[in-house]
Amino acid sequence: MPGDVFEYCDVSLPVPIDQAFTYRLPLTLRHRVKPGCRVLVPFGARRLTGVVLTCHETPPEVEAREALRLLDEEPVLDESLLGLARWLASYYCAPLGEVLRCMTPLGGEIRRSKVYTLTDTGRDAARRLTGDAVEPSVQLLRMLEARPLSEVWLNKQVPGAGKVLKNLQRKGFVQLEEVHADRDPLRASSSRLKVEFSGRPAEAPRKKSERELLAYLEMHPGPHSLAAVEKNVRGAGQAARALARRSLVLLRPDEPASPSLAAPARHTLNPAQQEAFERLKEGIDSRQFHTFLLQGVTGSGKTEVYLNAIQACLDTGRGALLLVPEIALTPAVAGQFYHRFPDRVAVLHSAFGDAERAEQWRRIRTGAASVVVGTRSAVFAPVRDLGLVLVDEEHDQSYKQEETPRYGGRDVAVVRGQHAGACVVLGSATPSLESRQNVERGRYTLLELPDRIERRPMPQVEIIDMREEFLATRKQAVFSRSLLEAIRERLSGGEQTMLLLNRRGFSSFVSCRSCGESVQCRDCSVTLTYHRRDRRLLCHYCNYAERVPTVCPQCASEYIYFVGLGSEKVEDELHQAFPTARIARMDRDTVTGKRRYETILQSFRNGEYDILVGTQMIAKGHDIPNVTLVGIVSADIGLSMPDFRAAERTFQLLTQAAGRAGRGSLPGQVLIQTSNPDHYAIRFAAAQDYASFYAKELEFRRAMRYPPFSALANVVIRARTQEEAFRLSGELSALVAPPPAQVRVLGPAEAPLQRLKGDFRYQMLIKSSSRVTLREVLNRLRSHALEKRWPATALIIDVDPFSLM
DNA sequence: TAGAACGTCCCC
DNA sequence: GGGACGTTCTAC
Repeated sequence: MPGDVFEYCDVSLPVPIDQAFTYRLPLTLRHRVKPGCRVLVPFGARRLTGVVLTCHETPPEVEAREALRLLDEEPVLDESLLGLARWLASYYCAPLGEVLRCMTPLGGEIRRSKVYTLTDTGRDAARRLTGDAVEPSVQLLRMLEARPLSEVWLNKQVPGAGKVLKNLQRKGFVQLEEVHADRDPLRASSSRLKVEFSGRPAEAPRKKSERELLAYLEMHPGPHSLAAVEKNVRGAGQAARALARRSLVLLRPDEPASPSLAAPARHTLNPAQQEAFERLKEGIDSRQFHTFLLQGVTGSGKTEVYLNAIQACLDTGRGALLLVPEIALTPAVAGQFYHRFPDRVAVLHSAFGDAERAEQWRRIRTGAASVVVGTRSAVFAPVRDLGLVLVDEEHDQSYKQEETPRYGGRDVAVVRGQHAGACVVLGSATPSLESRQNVERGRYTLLELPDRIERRPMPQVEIIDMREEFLATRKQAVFSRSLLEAIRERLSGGEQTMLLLNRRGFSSFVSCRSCGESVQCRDCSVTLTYHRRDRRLLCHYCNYAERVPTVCPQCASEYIYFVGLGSEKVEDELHQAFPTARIARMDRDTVTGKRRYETILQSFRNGEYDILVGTQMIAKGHDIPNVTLVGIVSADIGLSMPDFRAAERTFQLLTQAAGRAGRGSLPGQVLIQTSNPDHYAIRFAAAQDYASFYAKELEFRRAMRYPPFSALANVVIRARTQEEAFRLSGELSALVAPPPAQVRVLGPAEAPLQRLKGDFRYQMLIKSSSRVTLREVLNRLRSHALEKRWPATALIIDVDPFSLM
């Protein structure tokens, strides 16, 4: 097709410059490069991978350099995803290149694999080297003589290699290349490979181990885990890889293992579920963009509705995408989907390694997987012919990306659905005010599941006023008498308890009775939290740690004491109150890695523990039938946050946590300890009364012109010194004074966290009744920073911020 | 006086 | 973001 041959292409690169670069295409690439393909291009002294935006015939004003290599024969992003990328860049005021990098999971891989190669001079130098290779530079040149090696590898082999290599690079002996090595699937570990006999080979295998392996596979037909075969056949790993290269055996990555859980019982839908499902099915069958808000109380069986909707979507021949909060994507959850849609599910989790993610991505792109379950970034999964987008727990914080591009996964999901003509379903027991308001405005259709499945009762909730408790007992206790009593009952009855305290560590800070100072982080303006297990004071924002002081660092007084309460201390107090109880704790300190989380939950589910203590981690969607008591140790944490969403967040957390109780056949009880028993977020959460909370909170938002009554952006200015941050923020504020009619600007003022990781921070909050005007204002700020050549880190624009810290 | 350390300017 | 190139700092 001669019309498809272009000399130039515009490439978006992962650099914080909001600009595409034009490259000339060598003849061999001209007919192959299409928008959405990744190409390797020279950029300054480096080579970078970028995404082709357009192909054309217009030479740029500067001389165009030549593209080096085409990385995808088929576009990795189709027209619709490219459109989504453009929308994202403009809506969230982020450079397109960064957006695209975040949309292509392989993008992450490229930057990470830096490979050093010898230059011709380097090769000469290496050849002329004599003597022992103790000198690091000699050692490195020797190693590179054999073949190019990755930076990571070299650093591991030779201590301090980084600096030496930089030096060699400057002298022109080696060069650095950022490569996207197409991952060789055969290099995966044996446990993740399946090997199978491929028929009698025409060519005789050379090695003994190869012959043995072939014989073994011929005797045992069907695919085998390579790791298992290695146990029976010596050297099977190497042999299999060698034979696979000659196509003498089949070797392929294992499909992600389906957890060996019993197939979850498939419930027949109750009338409310059936009704909701039928409305969704109509939406799916209509093949038109439409958004539903599925509001179902905790335990109402939303997942079952999702599963049916996905099936209905597959029945129309299209694919489905389900987003879940980070913490909720456990093997058990994924397992449900594997069981229901065997071989068609791809799971995308941010905790997966590059190889695994790339493999899942490939399966999605080729259409092998048409159901995708994943966390935030899965919203970009290249699902073919997308017909359904589901966002579970749509109000969840983890949908917001807290680094550039600062997109909201839920909102992107809706826009993606719009681009694809898909049906979008947002599910929650406690919908965000924004989504619920969109129902009122007629943009979304509300579907409700007002009752728990199998007519299980909602848990019975009671508020305990800790001020009264103090007056009555004259003790500042962690647990009230009634909570202790309730736990005791569960222990003797063989039922389980969950205790939530939304703060980790032992005590929240260390204070001095003499001078009143508390110990602060070196780099952030927050108090350090005492973690008893590692006998350290820890910063929860930057992980800075220091030893516990014995005297006050300010005034050297010995009268220092520990104030406040964390999950670690709750566990400790519990052990004292119930010495024989089996207690597990789950928070960021005990949960390391994705496996650990599931293990703790699983052993709790198996009844190996009586009580599970934890932070908000334990509040999210788990179904543990034997839990009949949920205790909120302090509902007040979070309420005092300097954040307009503090009440909403507290309401959601309490409702979610309360919803953990009584999910089996036994009824549940919830006790909420608080010193603010009259606060509406706590009162309405206790009453499980979303409607009243919503009405009350909406009133506040309207009065204060907060979302959903305005479009909001948080502009943070960062600098090494306070003076600098102040000066820069002054420049920005001058740009918006006076603001346009629809816009209100708060600040600039010191950010709630004035210092973070060593930077001083100022912030401006911009509210606008018009999205368009908001974007204009933000773009004005951005171009100013660009013109004045501010460092890329100095200005952070957060559109639709979740947290104002 | 080299060579770190820091700032500034670009990158098709 | 991160090289390249220019300027200033500083240790011998």
